[in-house]
Amino acid sequence: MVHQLFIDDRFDRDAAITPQIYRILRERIIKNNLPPGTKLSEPELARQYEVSRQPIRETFIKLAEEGLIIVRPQRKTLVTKIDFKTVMQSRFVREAVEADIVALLAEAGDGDVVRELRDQLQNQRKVAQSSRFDFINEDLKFHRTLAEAAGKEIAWKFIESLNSQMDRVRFLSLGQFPVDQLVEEHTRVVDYIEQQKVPEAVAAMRTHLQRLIGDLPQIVREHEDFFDRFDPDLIDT
Amino acid sequence: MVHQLFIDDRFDRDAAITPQIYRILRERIIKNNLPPGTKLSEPELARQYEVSRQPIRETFIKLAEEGLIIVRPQRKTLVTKIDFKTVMQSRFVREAVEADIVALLAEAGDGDVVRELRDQLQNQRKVAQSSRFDFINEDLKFHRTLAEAAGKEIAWKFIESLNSQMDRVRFLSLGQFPVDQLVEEHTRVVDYIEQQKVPEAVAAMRTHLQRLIGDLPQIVREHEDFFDRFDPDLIDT
DNA sequence: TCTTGTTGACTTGTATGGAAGAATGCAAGA
DNA sequence: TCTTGCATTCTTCCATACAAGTCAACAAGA
Repeated sequence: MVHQLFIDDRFDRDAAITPQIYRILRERIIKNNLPPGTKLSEPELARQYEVSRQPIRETFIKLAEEGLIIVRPQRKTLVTKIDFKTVMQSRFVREAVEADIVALLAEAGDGDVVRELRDQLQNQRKVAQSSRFDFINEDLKFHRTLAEAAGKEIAWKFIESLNSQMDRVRFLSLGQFPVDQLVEEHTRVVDYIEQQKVPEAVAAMRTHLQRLIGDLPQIVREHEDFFDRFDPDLIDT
Repeated sequence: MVHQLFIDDRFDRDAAITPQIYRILRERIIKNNLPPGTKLSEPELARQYEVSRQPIRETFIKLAEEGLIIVRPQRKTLVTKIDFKTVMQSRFVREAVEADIVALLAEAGDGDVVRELRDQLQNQRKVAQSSRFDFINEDLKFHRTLAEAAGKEIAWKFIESLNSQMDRVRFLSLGQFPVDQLVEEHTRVVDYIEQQKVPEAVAAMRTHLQRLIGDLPQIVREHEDFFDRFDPDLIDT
């Protein structure tokens, strides 16, 4: 099953080339247009995009640091499989951090923040009916807003950087997750923040983030080739 | 005040060059041998280490991603100042994650883990008297051991990766922090883990990690040129 | 049949040349 | 004195050539 999500692979010859190549290749990997195991070759991609090897090579360095590809010197360069342990522990880190963020917000109970969040909830309910793709973006926005409201923009950037593996899963499972329930959970988090019920708000957020991996075993079963080191015992922690 | 910590800048001409250049430059920046604002030039460093510009350039890419240098195209490349907000929020992330790790350990109350940790505490008390440099390494080991015991090695690698900024502070303040008190705090964390007192263990760890920035205002005062965006109001959160 | 050695076609790593943007100094002119 | 324009000299960015490791196919020999 190939996901034909739109991938923007045009680029501007006058602007800096490397960042554009990076954006394109990263997007192709995360959206599974380049599935795990795909061999990437510097000269091959250079021909394909009509640039020299250098920008491709610099892109490889960045993608390798992100864990999206693995460069084996003098051998070859491959798109990595989605590492199951990495996905699980990314989720663990994210839960820990977002729990503390929500705790801060619930202690403060800032009315302006709550109003902004309620607006977003409205939007989420609207797009939930139409486009799941749009919903992903709304969801990202919701969590980012929480972090920013707590004054943790930089911390949130960290979290985003370790989400590339989780994003790959997300695009695999596009259309499987229970959108309405997620909106419901978001709503409860906002409610508790407004009522300044700290432990309840934290618990609601933790529950919400644990759901992210609820369907994981099924997703893995449907796309076994995409995953590495799958171990059902690791699910709970 | 220049810290004359040993920096190993030898390298093996037969092994791959780029990783060695990366290690050397990264170490020089973190140990403040290349202070913030230092201009780095590809051809200059290439001459200095007798390699071509290419490995230097690839190293620049990695250091820039880590936030240790900033590359301004066609202008110049500089060692960044220590970003105060980044340090604060790195600490915030670290506290959130380590709190959850300790919670897991305290719930489990694994005797083998406790024994290993007690051995390390002995070591910490020993080196506390002699070398503060060795103590830093023991401290790193202690926290890493906690993460690994909870089965969160990958999460810990992530934490380490965002520690580069905090490490720079650490090397600035080398010799200022109250070693005995830190060992004392470690001990309390281990005690609570053994007794399976979850909230107490978590609280002890949070207190311990908040101390990391206790001296920060003073360190900033003593090394103003090394810091950016210092704001005392950000200390508490 | 199996093993071994050679060859050649890949791969990424490194070196180097030149292009283009940006900063600096200085001279010419108002 | 101040401004403007130009030449010089930096910088990083991109292209390309070569070096060296690896692998696969295949032929020669036991």
